[in-house]
Amino acid sequence: MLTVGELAARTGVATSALRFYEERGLIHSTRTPAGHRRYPRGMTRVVAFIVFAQRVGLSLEEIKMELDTLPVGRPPRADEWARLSATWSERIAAEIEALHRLQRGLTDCIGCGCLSLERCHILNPGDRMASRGAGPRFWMGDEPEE
Amino acid sequence: MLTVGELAARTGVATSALRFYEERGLIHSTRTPAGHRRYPRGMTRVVAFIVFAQRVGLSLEEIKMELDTLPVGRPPRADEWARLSATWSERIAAEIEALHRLQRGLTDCIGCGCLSLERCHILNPGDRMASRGAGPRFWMGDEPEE
DNA sequence: CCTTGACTTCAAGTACACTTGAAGAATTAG
DNA sequence: CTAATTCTTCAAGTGTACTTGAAGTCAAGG
Repeated sequence: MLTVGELAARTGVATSALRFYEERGLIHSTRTPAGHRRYPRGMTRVVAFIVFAQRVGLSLEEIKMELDTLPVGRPPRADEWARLSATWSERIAAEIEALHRLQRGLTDCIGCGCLSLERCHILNPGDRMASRGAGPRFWMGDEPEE
Repeated sequence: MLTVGELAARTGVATSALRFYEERGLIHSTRTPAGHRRYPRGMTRVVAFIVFAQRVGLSLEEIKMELDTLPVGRPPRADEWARLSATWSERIAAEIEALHRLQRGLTDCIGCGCLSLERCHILNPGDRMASRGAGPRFWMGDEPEE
């Protein structure tokens, strides 16, 4: 069993962050009679999962939802971890694709030197923006409604 | 000349955001005798630049520093815009590369099912983490000191 | 002229992911 | 045994990028 300080030392995640994760229900601890946290050694894996998932771009809320699908009481098996991270690959691929699109758009815009909201087809995919009232700056990622 | 509402309509950026940008010194306006903001039409281009730069991952502070290198009083030329966005391409490329590394690491970790902070060479690039006190979770992007 | 809508400032609120500090209890090293 | 370290909770603060609301002013249409 690890104390919060030891878990922090092994994961590189601050004790304050670990307590925060516990408060948000991402990790759980047993307590000593004095109320000190004790973590099973497998908890390092959970923390690693959290950090990795954040790196992929998930919010703590999303990570919690994924972790909640894990069995309680028993350490997760390798295939269960794999199931959780399966969607990450797609997510990363999508992000890479978005960056490629941005890259292409950037080259185009440097090439034409426009950077004009009215004319640039990169910044202005629908060739007409700010039409419908609600959505601000949908060329930051939102689709312009097809 | 455009009012703040017109600029918002043309850019898709909320008036509150435009005022916020002005407060932070990213954009500037002249005022009518009554104190209402008036923007030259080229301001849409500046706002587009800001949104684009944010999309690339720059903070408003960084964007301001880039915009501060532009000449005042005269609308920037195409080559000046191009100069500003020149570094973006590298930045995007670096981000894509990081995601590719993450992707590879993810595949490896699913393959070996480890996700262990002590053994995984993806999460633990230096094969020894949490060594030096200061840096928490340096496998989220920090380098493990070479 | 009068109402409606757009504009003004300023303070405070929001969301995310934590960190910091205070006050005190428990554990560990010497 | 004592001093230093680590732990506890809880409240409040941090940074980024805004948004929202209040209270009031200005401009345009009928």
